[in-house]
Amino acid sequence: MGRWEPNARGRLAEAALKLYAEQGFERTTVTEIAEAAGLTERTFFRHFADKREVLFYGTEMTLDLLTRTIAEAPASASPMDAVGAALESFGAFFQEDPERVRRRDAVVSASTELRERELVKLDAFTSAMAGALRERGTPEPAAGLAAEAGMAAFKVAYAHWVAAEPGTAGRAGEQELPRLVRKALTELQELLADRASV
Amino acid sequence: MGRWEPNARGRLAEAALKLYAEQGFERTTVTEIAEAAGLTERTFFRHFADKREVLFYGTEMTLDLLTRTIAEAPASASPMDAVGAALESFGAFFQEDPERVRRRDAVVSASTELRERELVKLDAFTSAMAGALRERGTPEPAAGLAAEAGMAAFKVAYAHWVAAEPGTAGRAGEQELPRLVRKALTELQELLADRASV
DNA sequence: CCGATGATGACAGCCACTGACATCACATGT
DNA sequence: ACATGTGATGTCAGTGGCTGTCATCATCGG
Repeated sequence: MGRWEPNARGRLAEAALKLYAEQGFERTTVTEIAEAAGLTERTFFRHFADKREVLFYGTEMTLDLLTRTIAEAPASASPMDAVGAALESFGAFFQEDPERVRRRDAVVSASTELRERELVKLDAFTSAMAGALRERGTPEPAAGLAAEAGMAAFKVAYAHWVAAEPGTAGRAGEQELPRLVRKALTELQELLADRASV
Repeated sequence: MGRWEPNARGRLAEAALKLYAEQGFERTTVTEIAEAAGLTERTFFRHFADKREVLFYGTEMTLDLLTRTIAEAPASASPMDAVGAALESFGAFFQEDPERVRRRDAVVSASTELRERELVKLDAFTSAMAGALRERGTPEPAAGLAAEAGMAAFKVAYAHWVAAEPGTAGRAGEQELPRLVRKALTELQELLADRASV
């Protein structure tokens, strides 16, 4: 297949993450990344749509995970339950390699441009979840609301997890992301229950 | 002050919106916008940080509105009530000129790059609301959750409003955005109450 | 051993964006 | 009226992201 070493895409992604972490996203040129991977700038753009996308490699898989989890939820599950299950799976996926997730998060958080891209990805996930809910019969205002609110809870849980994880990395029973997601949803439920205006 | 006609910034923003609407964001060059406003490309970049920012002129005012509304909410109001009040004000702001909002929304929705920027702005609003809640004593998981969930409801209400507004534009008692925001929050409350998993 | 296929390299070019410097309109003080 | 300062604008050169085009090379099937 390839010309030289295999897995050009992976090498590019690896080199990009490393360089972005070392010297920042803006101060890194695509040419640098390509050379670090033993390739040329042109080849970089054949594998990734732009300079940011290289950090969002494998997004489609995640999107599949979310929609499948919702589709496979028991018919008795409420919309929020289905969304909750999907987002807990999402959290478990992150939990698999906390080290890398945190490295990547530091890079993304440091750059406005990268945060933009991340938000668009999360928005795509939200839309996909809403679509999956509609397919199992949830009517329209509810589907969108459940997906958006679920993602809102996930964002809070994720932020907490990323900020607190450093020392207590990995051991069970402590503060795994799926558990935090579930907790966030419950707290959100209570917050809304305390709402006075009807 | 200025050299020629006054309000260079406003002219640039107007020309940009028009050109983006007519021929699309990507097929419009900054030089075109500047010439349409009787200025040069360099001057455009003195007024706006980049090609997208020209559509997000006046964002700081909105941010102020949100934080002030939360700060001025009665001490008895729950976090979700304060957020709800802020987002209803936000909706009322949009309602002032529905025509322009819809024009702008069509342009933004048509471009991924512009949607990216919009999501970042909304995220900044969310963070600001969370900060305002913290300042009035709401502890941390709750502040972030209330802000994120409120914005989630707003997004759904806004999407509905933008999609449905065309015919029934402007008359009272029909489907104003603030009312839709309140409705969305109530529906979200019910959705979460239906959650089975505790 | 050869031709097809797909990935890569090599150029040329557009456009977003920036730094540096010159220039012009306007306000102010004398 | 005139000089002068201030801020906005114009001009120019340059970097870097990104794309189209074509040549080239590695590998696979025959």
